[in-house]
Amino acid sequence: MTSDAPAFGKGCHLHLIDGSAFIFRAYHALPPLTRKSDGLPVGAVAGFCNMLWKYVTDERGHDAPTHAAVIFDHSGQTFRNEIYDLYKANRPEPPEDLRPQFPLTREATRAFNIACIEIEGYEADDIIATLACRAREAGGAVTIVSSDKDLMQLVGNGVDMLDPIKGKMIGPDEVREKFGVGPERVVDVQALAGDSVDNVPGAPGIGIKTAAQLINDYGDLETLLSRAEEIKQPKRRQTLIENAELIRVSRRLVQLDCETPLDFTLGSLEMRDPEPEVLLGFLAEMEFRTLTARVAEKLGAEAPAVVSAPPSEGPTAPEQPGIGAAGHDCVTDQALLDRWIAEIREAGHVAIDTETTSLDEMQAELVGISLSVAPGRACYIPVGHVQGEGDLFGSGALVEGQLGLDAVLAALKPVLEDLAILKIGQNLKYDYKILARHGIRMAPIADTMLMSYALHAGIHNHGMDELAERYLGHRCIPIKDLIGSGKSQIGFAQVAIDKATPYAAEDAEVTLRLWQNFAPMLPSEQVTTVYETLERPLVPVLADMEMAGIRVDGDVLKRMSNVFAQKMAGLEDEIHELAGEKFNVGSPKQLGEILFDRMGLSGGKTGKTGAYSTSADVLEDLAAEGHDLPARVLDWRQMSKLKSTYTDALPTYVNPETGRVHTSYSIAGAQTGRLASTDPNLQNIPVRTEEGRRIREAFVATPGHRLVSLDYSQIELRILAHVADIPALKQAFRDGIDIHAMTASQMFGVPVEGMDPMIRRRAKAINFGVIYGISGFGLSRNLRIPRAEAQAFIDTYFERFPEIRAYMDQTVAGAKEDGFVRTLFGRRINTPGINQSGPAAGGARRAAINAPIQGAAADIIRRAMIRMPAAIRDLPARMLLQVHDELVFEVEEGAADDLIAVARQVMENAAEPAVKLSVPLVVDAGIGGNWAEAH
DNA sequence: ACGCTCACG
DNA sequence: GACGTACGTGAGCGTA
Repeated sequence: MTSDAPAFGKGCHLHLIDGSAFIFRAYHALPPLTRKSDGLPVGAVAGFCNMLWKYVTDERGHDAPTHAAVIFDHSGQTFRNEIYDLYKANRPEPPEDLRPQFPLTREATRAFNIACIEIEGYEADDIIATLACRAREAGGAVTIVSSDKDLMQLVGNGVDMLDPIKGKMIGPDEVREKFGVGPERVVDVQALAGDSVDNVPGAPGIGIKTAAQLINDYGDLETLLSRAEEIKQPKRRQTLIENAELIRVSRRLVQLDCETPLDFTLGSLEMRDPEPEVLLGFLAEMEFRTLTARVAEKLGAEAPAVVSAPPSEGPTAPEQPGIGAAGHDCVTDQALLDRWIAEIREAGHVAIDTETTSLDEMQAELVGISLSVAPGRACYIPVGHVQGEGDLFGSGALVEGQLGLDAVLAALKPVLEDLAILKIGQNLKYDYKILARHGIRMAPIADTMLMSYALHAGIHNHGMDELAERYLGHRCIPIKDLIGSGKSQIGFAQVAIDKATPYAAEDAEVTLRLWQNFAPMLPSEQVTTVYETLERPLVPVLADMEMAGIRVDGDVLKRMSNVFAQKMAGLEDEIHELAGEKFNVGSPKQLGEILFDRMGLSGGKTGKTGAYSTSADVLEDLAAEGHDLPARVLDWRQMSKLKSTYTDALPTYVNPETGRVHTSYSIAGAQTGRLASTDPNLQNIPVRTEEGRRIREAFVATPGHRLVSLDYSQIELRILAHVADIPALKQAFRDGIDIHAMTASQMFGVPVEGMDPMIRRRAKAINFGVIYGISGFGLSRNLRIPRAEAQAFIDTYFERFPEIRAYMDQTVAGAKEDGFVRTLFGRRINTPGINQSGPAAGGARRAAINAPIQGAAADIIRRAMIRMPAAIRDLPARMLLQVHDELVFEVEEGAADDLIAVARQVMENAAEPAVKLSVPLVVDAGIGGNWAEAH
């Protein structure tokens, strides 16, 4: 044998990929996709390519393959049919739309520059067996990428398996777990147990369990068969004696053949990088836009244009347009609108986007609606454009020729509420609220922003412009081109209709295309459940909460604001006097110069800008040294913060129509699954200081109602106890004892009774530190104790609760291996920075440790929120706010206790049935006329 | 537009 | 042995 490739031998690592398994997996995981241009079914090819791409870009450490091949089954009879003519006889024909994809997967493999192997008359399993044996003999290592149990007989002596779906290594232990015997006896067990999938007969009435027991008792199959008379159970004895020959045939069927003739050397399987032109050419030809773009980015090559050629039938066959290239309908007459509605009904789905006068959904007026049903098919329906651009006084009159808003909504309502028609949006909560204010509640819905969030949290943000650029290679028309920016900005209603049409229709079409892109990725990335149970159902729930809003008493805030202003003025005088000069107390720069340059206090500069840090930390240290000025500044800052951010700003958010404040929750904002609240942020209303907490007195119940607050007690620590499996912590939660006191007691060996509050405080800080990825430095700063002391605490802690360190190490290792971590509920949080080096590494590491815990808590309250509307349906109550571990309700006086009972039940059981926690979830509740009382 | 500071869980 | 560090957010202000 001659070959250019170097010989295969010691130090080499051969990966053998079970191609057929990949294909079937891809086929069943994905909806039936077809190539745009000619309708060729390509779903399985797409999935296959995605898996292959994921596989080749998967960064492995020392396990990285030096050689690789993808092995396929060759159609037709094999030697096993000669042994047993019914072998695989009950296997159904592959589906019609899968068959044309088989040759394409071979082509794909070659495009990836990976050896593609199939041999007539031999099954892939035999080829894999032969290659594994040869490689093992040559002294190399082998990994079989497959989860096929028939291959497990090959495991051991340098051969292992990788389950590509679960990402799990399969070694002798896993084989033993599955078959009850070691790899070398697997064929014996299979021969006895048979296999209905391959139609291997085996012994009737004997399954894997019994087979393993028998083999373990007698050593091997031949011994068993020859001593079958000794078997005690009469039925079993008879079966084995009667079917001895069938069992021997079965054994020959399951025994893989290590003697497949090969016409190539192992050395020739050496890994090669793909040729960018070849691979990109193939992917573009298949019209896989996303993957083409992704591969091009990774290979640093330019992505070839993915143009879907027109269907060849049809007389004119216009070229398939890029986004917007075909032009978009501007719908200004009823007949055209009706045609669009018919088209939507035919498609069964529609992407929708609304254009309005404001980003505030509670005040926004509809200006237009855009729709799209397919690439190249999008329209814009203007309904609220007014005279204006250039018209200084803007007569405010509607531009003529538009359909009436009411008529358009009346026509669309049946479609938008039709449960058979999917409404697709990008950040659909916005459009949902706009339409809800007009009496239309869209269902069912899909949201491309949330799809992206489920798939790509941690990698990038999920705004439409960014998604269009990344996944469609398309740059959206900037809104600035229409409305301008800064002072001369105009409202969307003032934009000319002919300018608005391409912009608005583009948004709908981009959304539709993103949906087509993401929908098949959800199953292949295993985030379908997350999207379907934690993201999508939250949209109407949050929309209702936001529309409900919460009543805020502006007068209370006004009075507080005056008090703060007076206190600030007094403090400012004092500060100026202490400084010996007047300066802007609110300027950190000026303050720094006063403190450190003029007064000569000790304190360092920070990195980037070279400015002095005047953060509360620093000022507190200075104040502790006995300096009055920093102490006064701290007081001033507290007042200033409360005044500007809360007492002054909140009243400006009160909606004049409802008299309430309507926050907006972003579902896809935080990396971990938490919500974020904006405009205004109602998740950071003060509570920690007495003065701050009084701001909550301004959040009041409607007359005749009460506010009810329910919050999870220690939910993150409970999740930690569960996921890290810490017996001491779990028991403490089960017993309902003070968790921080327990920690202190265990660490310092002091009784819980009569514990020094200082000791408990330290334990508490450590407990929280653990959730954040603790460090001696951080703890020492938090507790203001020497670093060595903090480190000693941490050491003691890990000694006492060793499971926590194991959990942390495991989490980080998983993140490094997979590039993501998952919560208990399957939420995927990508950790692209985890393999960085340098200072950033520590941050990425801590984020990876924290994400599954914070994320699981977020998942749990999401589950509770999604179930809540149905649970409280018969109560005179509304859910108003979510603050990470707290839900705030408004309820008619008299029904508060009922509400608490129901809501508590929902919250405490929110993890189930998906996850059965080994610790109880506990919810505390409060009732009051305002939020301060209720909390 | 960006960094600093500080409010929350 | 040194490095730099708690996790996740949003808003208002000063400065460039």
